[in-house]
Amino acid sequence: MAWTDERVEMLKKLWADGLSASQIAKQLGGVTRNAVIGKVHRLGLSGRATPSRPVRRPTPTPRPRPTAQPAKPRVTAETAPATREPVKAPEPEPLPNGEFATVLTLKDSMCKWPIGDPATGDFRFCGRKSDPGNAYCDAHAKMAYQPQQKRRRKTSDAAAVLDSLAATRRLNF
DNA sequence: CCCTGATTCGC
DNA sequence: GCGAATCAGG
Repeated sequence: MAWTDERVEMLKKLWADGLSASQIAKQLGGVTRNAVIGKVHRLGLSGRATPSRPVRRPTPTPRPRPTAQPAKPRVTAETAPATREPVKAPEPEPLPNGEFATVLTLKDSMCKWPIGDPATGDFRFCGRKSDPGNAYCDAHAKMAYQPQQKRRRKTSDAAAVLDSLAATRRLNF
């Protein structure tokens, strides 16, 4: 899509109206917000009433191009290793409020601990809140990443299923 | 993770 | 001139 006079005019108007680049891009169609921003800069009408924050950037920040770049690993020592304290595994406690998450309702921030047998069709997930970056809720994360040293002599059927699945998971991953 | 604008630079 | 990739933030 080319920047016809009409489209440029529209861009100017929308930009003056305070619409964001992505909104303008959506309205114009055929262009991305990057294209809009690029055009805005080229037209010299950048920085209107700086929305939000001045967003200053003193450091030009060298941007390595994929072309002819060996792609060096940028690992900083700042990356916190995160404390890895071995914590005692609590009880499984798979039921949050009676409801389980299905594959359809499972969100990113939900515990993905499998519950039930996929073969029987009643396969669900724990679904409790999981911390960002964690696939499981606290309780299940501890079970998944730490072999349970002790197990009750008589485990319930539900616990047995969980244990079985946990063991399978450990073997496969 | 959604969003914002800013910048660089291969095309 | 164009805009994807990437950045620094909110």
